[in-house]
Amino acid sequence: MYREYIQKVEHLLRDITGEDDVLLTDGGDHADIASTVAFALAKKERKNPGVIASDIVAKIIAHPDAAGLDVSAVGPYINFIFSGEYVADSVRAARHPDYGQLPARTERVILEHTSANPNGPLHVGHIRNTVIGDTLVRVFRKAGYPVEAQYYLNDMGRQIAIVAWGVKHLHYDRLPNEKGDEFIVRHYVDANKIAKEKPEIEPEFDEMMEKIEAGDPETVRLFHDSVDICADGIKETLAAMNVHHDRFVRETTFLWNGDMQKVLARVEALPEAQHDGQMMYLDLSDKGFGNRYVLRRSNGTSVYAARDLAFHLWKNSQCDRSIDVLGADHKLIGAQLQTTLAMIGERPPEIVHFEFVSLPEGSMTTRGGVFITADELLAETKKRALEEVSVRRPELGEAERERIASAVAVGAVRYDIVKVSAEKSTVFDWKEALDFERQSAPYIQYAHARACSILEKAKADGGFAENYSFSDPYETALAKHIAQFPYVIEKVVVELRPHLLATYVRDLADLFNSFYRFAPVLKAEGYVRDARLTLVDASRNTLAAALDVLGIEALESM
RNA sequence: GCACUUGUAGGGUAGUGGAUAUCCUGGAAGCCUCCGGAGCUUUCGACCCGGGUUCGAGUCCCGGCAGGUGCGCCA
Repeated sequence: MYREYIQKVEHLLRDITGEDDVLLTDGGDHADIASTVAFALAKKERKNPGVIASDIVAKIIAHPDAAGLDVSAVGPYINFIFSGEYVADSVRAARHPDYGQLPARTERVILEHTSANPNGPLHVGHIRNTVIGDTLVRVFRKAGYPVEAQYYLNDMGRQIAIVAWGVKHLHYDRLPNEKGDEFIVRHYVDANKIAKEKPEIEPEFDEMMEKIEAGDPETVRLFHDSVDICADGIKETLAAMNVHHDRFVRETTFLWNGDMQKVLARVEALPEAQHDGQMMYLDLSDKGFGNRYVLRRSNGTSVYAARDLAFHLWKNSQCDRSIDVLGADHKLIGAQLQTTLAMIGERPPEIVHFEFVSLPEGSMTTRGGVFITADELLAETKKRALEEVSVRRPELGEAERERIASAVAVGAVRYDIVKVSAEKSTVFDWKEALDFERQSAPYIQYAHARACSILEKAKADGGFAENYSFSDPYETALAKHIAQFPYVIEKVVVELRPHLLATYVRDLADLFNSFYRFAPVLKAEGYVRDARLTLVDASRNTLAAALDVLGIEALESM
């Protein structure tokens, strides 16, 4: 309903003022939506904005399309308050199981995220990518788009060569119950250590890279076996976080199927293409790039950037919108990729960048073995959650407490990450990560469980008849926020900023808790009880839908 | 050095050029004869600095200062 009403207000104001931009702004405490268009007109018409606002309000009231709107001018501000019918319709819509689902669209979306090198476990920096990416996947689906989530798997680069060298020479035994990514990273860290002590082995890495490039069967098997072992571990971690990729795409695909050579031929035809022996690069200084964008090495072998161009062309052939989630360290290479694709007349991907997560002592590196893994974070968080559940719900069986603790832990981790806007760099802090005493996923899950509990009691007590007559301010404030959920879904898709959803659902839980405190539900009588139960049901459904889009389980009891 | 990015109460964080700057944490004071206290209420406390644009700037522009990232024939 919210989106429809906003559009209605916009049309009315455009119609009356003739202005293209009618300057809508959030009404805050004053209104559901407000317009400051009178300021803009005041300048053009050289009249007092307060007078203009009053004139506009008079015209709106007389307009046949103004039904359901309470319009008033407060000084130069034009305030719109939506009617009781709007509230009723919104709450009715919010009880539908698919609430927030927007009409189906035909534009196919490929969303690539995580794509960490398979040289070790995902760490807390990687999962910022994962959480932002998976939330976007879920939001796009909610917004009606067909989406394919992809993981681009580096199966041939230098870092993988180091892993493969380690696997070939170190002969480590896999420990009992050791995950594949844990097993692989020991090789990677130690091989790096050895290379540092004995630089003379470096050429062996280069040799292995040349062999994989040439498709030497034994080398290919070694690389791919190592990558697969690690990727299996990564997939376990992703699954534990409620994250699923529809497709893992191997980087070697584009090297061996000829795609890379094809795109390089097109790039080479550009006037910006430069050569230095066999080496080929683009001079993008006219586009504001200071460095060389190297696309072929002097020994003739390929580079990541070239394979990436081919990968993106392939993605374009399968979709109408291609979105990448990348760390801020990829900003330059991402911009060069976009520029180059545009230069050869191809659609560049949309890129969502996020800033780094560091440790108090500095940045995380897989190579140096300095990182906190996602698995460790999840395990510690679950441990804390289990302590909490055991204190609060001693009557529950162990399996049930475990189940709740897992859902709380995954929720806490995902929410803590997604709630911060992507452009802020953050410092990981154990104390903060394990603190549920503040507003976080458990707080929101708790509001949902509470709503479920009220509905359960009402059901046992003979149920209720749906009723949409709301008058109490706590009821309308909650109902009006519920009404905005589909609008938020749309906004996240347009702005590619999933943290808006975290803010939305936190506010929703806040409003529900205030309503719960000041508007007794089960103790109320008659239609008031029915209306409040109806609203609790709409709240429950909206909280569940919002949590689902965030990849967080909406627990019915915790 | 150059480029990108961030700077909001003691700590963290939201904020589409518009009305009284959001929420958590922390400090102070309260709320279970009451639907689940992982809760609620009251209160203290902030827009890095200097210019500019504008009727109006936390928000836009320029210049500082401070943090992060990048500037590989790595990915």
